[in-house]
Amino acid sequence: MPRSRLTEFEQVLLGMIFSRPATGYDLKRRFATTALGVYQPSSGALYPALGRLERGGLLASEASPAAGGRPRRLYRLTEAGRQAHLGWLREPVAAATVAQDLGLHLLRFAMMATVLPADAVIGFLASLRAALAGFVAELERQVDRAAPGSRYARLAVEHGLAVHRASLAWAEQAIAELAASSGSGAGAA
Amino acid sequence: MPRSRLTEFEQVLLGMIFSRPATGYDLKRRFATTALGVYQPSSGALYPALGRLERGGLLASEASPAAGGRPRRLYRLTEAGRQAHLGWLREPVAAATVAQDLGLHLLRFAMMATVLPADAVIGFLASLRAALAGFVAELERQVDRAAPGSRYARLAVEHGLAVHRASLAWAEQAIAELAASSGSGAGAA
DNA sequence: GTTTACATGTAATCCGTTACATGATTGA
DNA sequence: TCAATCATGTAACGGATTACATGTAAAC
Repeated sequence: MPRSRLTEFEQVLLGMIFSRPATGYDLKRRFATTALGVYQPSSGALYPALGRLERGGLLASEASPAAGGRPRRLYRLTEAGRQAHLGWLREPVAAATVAQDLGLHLLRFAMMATVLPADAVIGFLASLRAALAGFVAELERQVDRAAPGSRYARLAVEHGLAVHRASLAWAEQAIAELAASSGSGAGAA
Repeated sequence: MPRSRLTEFEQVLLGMIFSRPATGYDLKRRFATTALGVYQPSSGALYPALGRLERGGLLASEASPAAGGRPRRLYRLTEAGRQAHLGWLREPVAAATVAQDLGLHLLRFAMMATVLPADAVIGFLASLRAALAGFVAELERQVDRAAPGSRYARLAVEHGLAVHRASLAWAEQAIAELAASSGSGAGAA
């Protein structure tokens, strides 16, 4: 038993391979080009992670017949890998993680596109909205309480407030948009 | 020579001890109570980090005469530690790090309160504003380009746009507020 | 003929998490 | 007396970064 819990990075790798098989180098390029290259995994992170996932039975690989060049290794998800990824996508947003992991939650949302039905995505967004609303309320209490303190601390809390209010407004709008097209059945994929 | 570059966590510790000496347990409590406990260092992270900083000459410690209870170790910054923290606070926001490290930049801002003069803080905020403006422009290009793609990808980019626009608006307002009170000399600390 | 892109990997090192160990004081 | 709080640490383990190693093919 290799390890029961996957790392974030491993989960993201599963999601990237989900739609179509990929080599390590493919994944590297997609990290470099997509999403403004916010995270660029090193070889020393990427290849061992792929190896762990394969040993854990979530990925399978075959030597890809390269037309010239060094032989490549093509990874695809096993059925266990598909289930693991689906389970990860289906986790609702826990209130405690919303400030810490907002970027990760949005990445999960983006990966739901061709994988989860619209109502599951709307459910996810509803859990995100609730978590954000709770966090914003907490910050509002804090800005009232910390007001007599230093101006800088108040401004920093107000930054968090501004950012998470924007995120909350986005969630509400996204839910409305998806509900409109899934409810009426008139939406494009 | 222990290691030239400090970790984020070590820099934050220096900032917390800067204003007044603290024991490890003090720091633990401040992490737990401040900023909604977004990060809670474990003992296995905290005490070794304090030890590294002391061996590196940035912290000095003395056994604190505890009125009963297990003896505590009180840390204070050395002159080298003060300089290291000031150098960290004075680093402008690099455009490449603004999306990744926004939370850290705001933490740096909050720590400038009693340490840097108002014009240095305004300079820092100006670099943050420039970095955010560049990032927002990049996302705007991407949302135009990726529009024909999937709806989910477009929505995810729009989330980033909404959040960073809010952050940018905050930076502009904060600069105006600080400039008004430092320029006119009428501001409260 | 040398640099660049393709392509995969390993070794050293460092740091964080988890879990455990220790020990005193205060309060139920 | 048993639990909780104060208070500091260590050991095992895992994973990431950095740097290095290796090798082919295309382009200049």
